[in-house]
Amino acid sequence: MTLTAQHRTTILEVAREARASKTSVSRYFSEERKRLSPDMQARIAAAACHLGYRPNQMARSLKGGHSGLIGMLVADIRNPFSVAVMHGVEQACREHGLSLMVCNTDNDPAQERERLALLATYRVEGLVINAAGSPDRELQAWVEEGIPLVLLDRELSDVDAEFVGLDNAQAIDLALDHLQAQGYGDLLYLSEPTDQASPRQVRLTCFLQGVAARGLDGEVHCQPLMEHDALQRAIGDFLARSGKRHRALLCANGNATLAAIRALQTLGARLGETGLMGIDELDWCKLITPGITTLAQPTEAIGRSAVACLMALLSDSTTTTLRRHAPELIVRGSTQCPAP
Amino acid sequence: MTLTAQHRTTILEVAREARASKTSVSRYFSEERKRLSPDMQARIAAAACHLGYRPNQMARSLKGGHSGLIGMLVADIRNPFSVAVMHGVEQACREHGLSLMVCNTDNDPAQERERLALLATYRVEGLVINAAGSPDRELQAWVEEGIPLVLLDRELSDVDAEFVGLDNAQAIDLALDHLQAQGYGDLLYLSEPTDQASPRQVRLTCFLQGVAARGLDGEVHCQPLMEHDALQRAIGDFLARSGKRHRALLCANGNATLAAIRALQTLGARLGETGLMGIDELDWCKLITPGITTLAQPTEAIGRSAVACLMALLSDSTTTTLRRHAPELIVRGSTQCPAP
DNA sequence: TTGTATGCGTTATCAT
DNA sequence: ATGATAACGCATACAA
Repeated sequence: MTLTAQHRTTILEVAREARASKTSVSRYFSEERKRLSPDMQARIAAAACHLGYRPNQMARSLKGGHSGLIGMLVADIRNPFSVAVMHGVEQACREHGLSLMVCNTDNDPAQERERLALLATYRVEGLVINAAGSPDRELQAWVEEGIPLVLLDRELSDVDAEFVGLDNAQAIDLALDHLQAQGYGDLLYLSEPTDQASPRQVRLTCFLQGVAARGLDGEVHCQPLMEHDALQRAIGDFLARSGKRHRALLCANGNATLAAIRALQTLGARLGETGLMGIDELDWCKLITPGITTLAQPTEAIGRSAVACLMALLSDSTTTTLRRHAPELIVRGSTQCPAP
Repeated sequence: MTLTAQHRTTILEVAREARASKTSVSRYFSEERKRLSPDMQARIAAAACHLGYRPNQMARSLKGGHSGLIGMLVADIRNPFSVAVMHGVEQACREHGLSLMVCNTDNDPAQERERLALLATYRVEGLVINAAGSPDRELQAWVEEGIPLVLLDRELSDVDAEFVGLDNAQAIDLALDHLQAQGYGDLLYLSEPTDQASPRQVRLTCFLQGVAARGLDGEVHCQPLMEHDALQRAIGDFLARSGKRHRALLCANGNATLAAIRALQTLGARLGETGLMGIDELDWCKLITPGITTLAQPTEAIGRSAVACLMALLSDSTTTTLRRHAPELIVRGSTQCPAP
């Protein structure tokens, strides 16, 4: 039995069939096509089409140092927020004639380092990083080689690169304003531990400051969401304690919102009477009766913005693009206080 | 102002610094490392580390025809099911020392063709395809070039490639068995139009056959889910019509389930009294009171299986891997018939 | 154990 | 307008 042929036609074969030189064929597939005579163009087109020729990108990039590749590191590909941003990144790349190589790190710094090395291996021309750990050292090396970096959603202190993401300070302000306006005065902030992940730190800090500035009561629960019992106890205590101000939960992200709802359901709390609000808009937020009030991140815009930033760095242009994006407040029943 | 250096160290520079030949350095980074003397290994290691050397994968693949790349076409990257499968694919690839290049097609056949051409350009060694349209012609070309293909979730009639995905027939059987056992006898099947996407066709057909075989009443609504009014009317009619058997909805996928819940909520139907069951398990299924009964697809396993299939084709081995995976029934309150 | 030489498919430089 | 030729960075057959 014959084995696989594995043969892709090369520029040379096209040249032969078109009675032309390699150079001409190469020109045909580059910006210099117009320099070729109509007759030659026709012959090459015919031959290339007939043989199903596609320029070998590997050879191309070897020669010119142009891989046409943008790398992207995603901390958790199963997070819908990350996917939505990635979608924006991919679209923008396509519009710029670039391809995207996505690497998931599953929030593991070791994998992150590995994937970073891998992307280096493929000579990506730019990097969009949703960091899992703190690969500052590795990234600084990229910077020094002159490869543009953009930090997505999570900032890194020790690396000299642009940041693109949500305006977290504005988000928390918006949330607090809304909750206060709806009549809630006693707030519990729910977040995963803030180690490493910078937006969590920023949001938490802003919450504490904002609460103080507004004269609200504010409390914080920062534990892994996996520990369902601890979460439930914390929420239970919060709801049970004395105080005459209306109580509300503010969730730092989609996962926290999900966990909070589970806990509230088990506790038999009524949404609205107990306020609930979360950062990140998800499919099901409108399904849970009476609807969950959220702050939606402009995910597509953030993704596109990251690429715009990269392109600006690549072309050494000075055009500056929006880096901290405003969230959109989506009001639903979960912050409808019965007696404001 | 100085511009970016953009210089990555090459094998030659390492060779010089290590007082060795290119060949030795090359060997050091291949399977032949053991053939080098300890002293030489040490020198190369030092030099490579010092210079931050990484073999250029582009050059490598140009030489050996080994790109180390697997391509994946995803019809809708924003579908959590697709992402979960992709996660499995990526993991498996990594374990085999391969990298994954993912291309989203947004369910657009034109983009699909484009991305396919792009992947060809990067000389991917295998292809995992979650088809948007019917790129049979293009794919057959790949087959003839001896590049292994695996069809994911959606089958294509005219292309000679393996299929990996859910065992749809079994899934529908399981669903019908469960609904019948719970006491539901009048069923409405909810699906998006079955054009192109093969699993929809298979599921629909199996539903009709299964209903007939079991002596159940079965009805079908196959419209775009966007048309919320039509859907609501259809469900409303279904619930309002006479008949003494208990009624249940069976949803062909996660999106259909989502749409069904919205409609049922608007209609004021009580879940359980009106049965509801869906294919695809999602985060929020346990949150909607009293919980949605689902058939979970073994997404990770499907993804890994696709790569296993690819590897088998690549190594010309005859080991056969599981291609049609069984779903897992997750019983919740939405199929708890009050009076069976 | 180590090194030399050649070629992978392409583009850039220099011709004609 | 077109072509010959030399790199690009690496792996391999062959030589020592």
